[in-house]
Amino acid sequence: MPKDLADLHVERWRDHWIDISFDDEVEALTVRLLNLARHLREAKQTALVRTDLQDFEYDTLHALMIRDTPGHASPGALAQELGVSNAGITGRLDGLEKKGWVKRMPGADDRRRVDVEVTRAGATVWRKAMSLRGTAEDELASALTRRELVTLNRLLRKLTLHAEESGAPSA
Amino acid sequence: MPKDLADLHVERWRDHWIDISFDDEVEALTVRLLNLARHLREAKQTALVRTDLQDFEYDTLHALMIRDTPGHASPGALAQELGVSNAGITGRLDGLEKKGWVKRMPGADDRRRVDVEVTRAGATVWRKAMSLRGTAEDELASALTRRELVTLNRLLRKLTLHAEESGAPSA
DNA sequence: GACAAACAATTCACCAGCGAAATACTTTCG
DNA sequence: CGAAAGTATTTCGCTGGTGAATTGTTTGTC
Repeated sequence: MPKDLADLHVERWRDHWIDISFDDEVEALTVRLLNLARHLREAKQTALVRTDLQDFEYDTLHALMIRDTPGHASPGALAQELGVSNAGITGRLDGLEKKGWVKRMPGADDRRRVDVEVTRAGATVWRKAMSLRGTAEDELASALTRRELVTLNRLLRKLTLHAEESGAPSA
Repeated sequence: MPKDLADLHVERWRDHWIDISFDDEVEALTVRLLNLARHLREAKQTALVRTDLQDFEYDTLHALMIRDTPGHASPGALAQELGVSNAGITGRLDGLEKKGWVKRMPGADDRRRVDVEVTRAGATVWRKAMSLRGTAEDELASALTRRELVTLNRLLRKLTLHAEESGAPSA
């Protein structure tokens, strides 16, 4: 089995910093998780170049579409799900609205609220972008056999459940 | 085995978007990888609150310390390893230099270059921050048995190697 | 030896995001 | 009823990051 960057990282670590003892497996795990996440982000970004969407615009539309009430949400809920501040969402929605991909409607019953709604154009561009993103992910996953993929997911689920007990949500 | 957020994500997905067919396992995998990476970043950030370092300052110092030539680097090399632009590095180094954690020395032989060098204070604060970060990672990894951890790393390595063939480096 | 191309780092103008304050409503309670 | 407390969103000032020039320094090449 050839070495990846995380292996090299750990080896180099040991060479130079023998006085600081870390668990190699744990260190390698975090390096790999971080690197893979970065890879996914970059792959997505590359895929999105073919659309009219910027990275954060896709994320926002995506969060809006995959909710329990697809295509409808309050700014606050989106902010929480996307892990950005309320102020940040306002900015993103300004941009999306200007491009005609979402509309802001005043809340019917409670007029403090705002209902964000995708437009037809918004839904269309989202679908296109999503399928491009999908192929990038499939490409990565193709490195594993089906059995390996299932095993990997099982282990990651265990890790995720542990992490979720203390920290941060969102899908 | 209880469900994690990725399971819920996939279920909800299927309910609402039956016309768009994605591979459930692949979708869950990417959601989990992204969520775990986010968890690690947040855990690190939480840990760093106890130091004088901001997140990106720690990253920069870290990249500077774990190189083959610990404590010495050119701005350009750091930029590449950290995945930020050259302009971005200049800004980070300005901040670190002002706080006295790194020094910029004019390149001896080639005066286009600049040699960035950690100071004693910089190395000290880095070590402190690093040990805090380490405990956060250990905590996460403690969710798995040793055997599981090794298996997970094996599968992730396979994935990483596949990803590295096209895309982005850095440790 | 001089002038163009290549390079490394920095400066510049701009952008997305943040935290805190402001705004605009609604609810609660005296 | 009306004042105070609460909630949802937006505005404001600032910060870290980016890509496109800019500056200063090599390195050809003729």
